[in-house]
This record gives sequence, structure tokens and C-alpha cells, in this order.
Amino acid sequence: MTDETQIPLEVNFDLPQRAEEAAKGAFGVESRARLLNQYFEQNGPVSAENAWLHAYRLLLWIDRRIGLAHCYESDKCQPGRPWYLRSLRFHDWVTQGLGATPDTLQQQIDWLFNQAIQSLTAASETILSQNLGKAAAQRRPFEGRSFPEPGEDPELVDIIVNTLGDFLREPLPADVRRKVSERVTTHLANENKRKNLLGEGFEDTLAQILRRIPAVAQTHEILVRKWLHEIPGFRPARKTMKDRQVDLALVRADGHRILVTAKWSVRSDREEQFRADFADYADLESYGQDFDYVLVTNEFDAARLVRACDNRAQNAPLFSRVVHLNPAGPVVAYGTDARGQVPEMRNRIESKRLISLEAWLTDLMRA
DNA sequence: AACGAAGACTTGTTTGGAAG
DNA sequence: CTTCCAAACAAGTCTTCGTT
Repeated sequence: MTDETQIPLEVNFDLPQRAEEAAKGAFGVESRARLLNQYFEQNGPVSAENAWLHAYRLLLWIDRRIGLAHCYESDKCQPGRPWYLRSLRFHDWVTQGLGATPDTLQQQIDWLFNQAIQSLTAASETILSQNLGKAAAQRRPFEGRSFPEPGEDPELVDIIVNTLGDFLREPLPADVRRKVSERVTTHLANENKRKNLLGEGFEDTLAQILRRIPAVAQTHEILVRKWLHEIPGFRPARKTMKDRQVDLALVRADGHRILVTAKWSVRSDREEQFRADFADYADLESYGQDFDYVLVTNEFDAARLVRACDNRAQNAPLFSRVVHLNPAGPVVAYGTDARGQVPEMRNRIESKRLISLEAWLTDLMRA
């Protein structure tokens, strides 16, 4: 059960040869594995203490609308609204943790997404030039009727031109207008892709962290996105049931199983999912032995965190552990605020019901 | 082998209402 | 006015599966 055997070796770590392949799987499992390996080779060892910093370097991003590290829904983060102050506090705190300055934090974080976007951009430019001939043929029947060029957004360019006003010496040539429009549109469109990387990217990041802490890797088998029945001691789903994939699972040397659900953030509809998943897990358990069900998250909302802690299945807490990348983050963000569920959240942290990634990893290392 | 449609799945955003 | 809750929507990617 060494570290080496747990890294998926079937994955091809070479750079894809053709541009289309690169574009196709830019966020896919192979790209992520390659990038994560690259990151951890360059950025040194992982420990229980620095794991949360690695996770933030890899996955945390700047909310461009406010220029601050993202910790809550963007509409509630707008200047003047409560979460703007909290975002400022979080930004300050995470900046210190990462040894950056408030204005250079951006360069320290969001590594995974930046890398993926870079290869995507390179690939799509190649594809674009490859398709130029085809596109010309497709446009031929419409020639001479001044159809808009692809990638052209006149309104957008007008906004830019009008804003620049007198600073612009001369009118922009058509090809420059198109280039500007294309670049900006792509930039904005890219932001929408982040969520696609964040979901499985978070799972992979956690798996890598677990595998790169020797004391954890030596005593646990670490499984990522396996079907439930692939995990020791669980039966295949019955015909009428849906097959369930488990985000992350740890099987301790003594056979004890820890099923992990990794959610960067939590929403009410996903809470239902927790309960449904667990009901199936419990139903299909075949060893007649207890297993742990752990939530790992970066949610910042006090009410949602408290609810995750208090969620019950039958007669016991739903989650054996509720793990936050670093609960100090939400605590700092809320400051002295005592409204709503904030005091309750502090209680859960105080009572070790809501624990840090560091504490969880330390615990696993002792197993 | 390549292609394409359909479906699964992720997280973030928007909207609206109720409660405190 | 803020907080909390719920639901629908958005915007992608990846996988699967049938067809060509």
C-alpha cells in the first residue's frame, strides 16, 4: 500500500500530441493528474499543517468582480453588502497564510485552473487556425453580404472604445476590433469553466494530499470516484437502485472504511444528496461493520456548516466528521459578528465537531 | 475509428419568499 | 435590513452508447 501504487498509473502523463486532444481533455482526469503531479513535484512536501495551503494554491480563485479571494456567492459580496467586508477579511487572512500581499495573491492561487486554461487556449488557437479553411468554405455562400465575422461583438468593443475616449489616438481597425472582442469574450467565457474543474479537481487534490503524506498513505488505501461496490464490504446496487460513485474512500489497513464526500461548497439541494447517498451506503454495507462518512468542504456559510454538523441519519449524526479546509477562514470572515448561526458555528468548532483538514489528517496519520 | 446525441454531474448564479 | 431556505437555471465537461 505504498504511495507509488496508488497513483493511477494507467493515466498517460505525456502531453497530448494533437491540439484537439489537449482541448478535449483540458479539465479531464488525465490532465488533472498530470498537472497535480507537476505541482506537487515543484512545490515540496505535503504535511498535515500545510495541506490547506496547497489546496488553496491549487483551487482558490479571485472573484473578479470584487478583486478578492472568493468565499461566498458573488451577489452578496458586492461592496456595501455584508459579505464584502467578510471577503476583505478572508482575503487578508489567506494572503498572510500564503505569504503574499493583498495585490499579489492572485499570482499565488488558482494554479490548477490557470494551467488548464493555458493549455486550452493554446489548443483552441491551433484548432481555430486549422479550421480557418473550412470556415471560409462555409461562409462562401454568404459572401459579399457583410455578415458579422466570428468572434465579433460590436457592443463590447464600443464600450471599450468609448471608455478609452480621448486616450485612443485613432479609430481601431476592423481586425483589431475583432481581436479585442475575441480576447475579452474568451476571457469571460473561461471563468464559466471553473466549476467544471472545481468538482473533481477538489477530489483529486484531496486524494493527492492524502497520498503524499506518507503516514496516511502507508496505512490507507486511497480510492477516488470508485463505484460503491468496488469498495471492500459493499454490495452492488440492486436493479431498482442507482449505482453510486463515492468521491473519495479510505480503507485502513485493519479494514476500517471511510467514505468521503468532497464538496467545495454546499447547497440545500446537495444536502438531500448526502442523505440519499448515505442511506444507500448503509443499505449495501455487507461486512456488518461500521464505516465513517466524512464531509470535506470549503463552505463559508455558518448556517450551512452548522446544518452539516447537525444533520442526522436515523439515530446518529449523518457525518462522522465534518472537515473544513480551515475553519479559521469562516471565523475570521465573520469577525465579531454574532448574528444568525454564527455563534453556533463557533460552538461546533469549539467542540471539535467541525474540524480542520489539518486535524483530520493528523488523526489519520495516527491510525 | 470517428462522430454525435443524450444523459450525468459539477458548482455558481439568480430569483423569490419567509422569518427574525 | 439581514439571514435563511428553496428551487430553477446556467454553463460547462465527461461518459456512454449507438450509428456511420
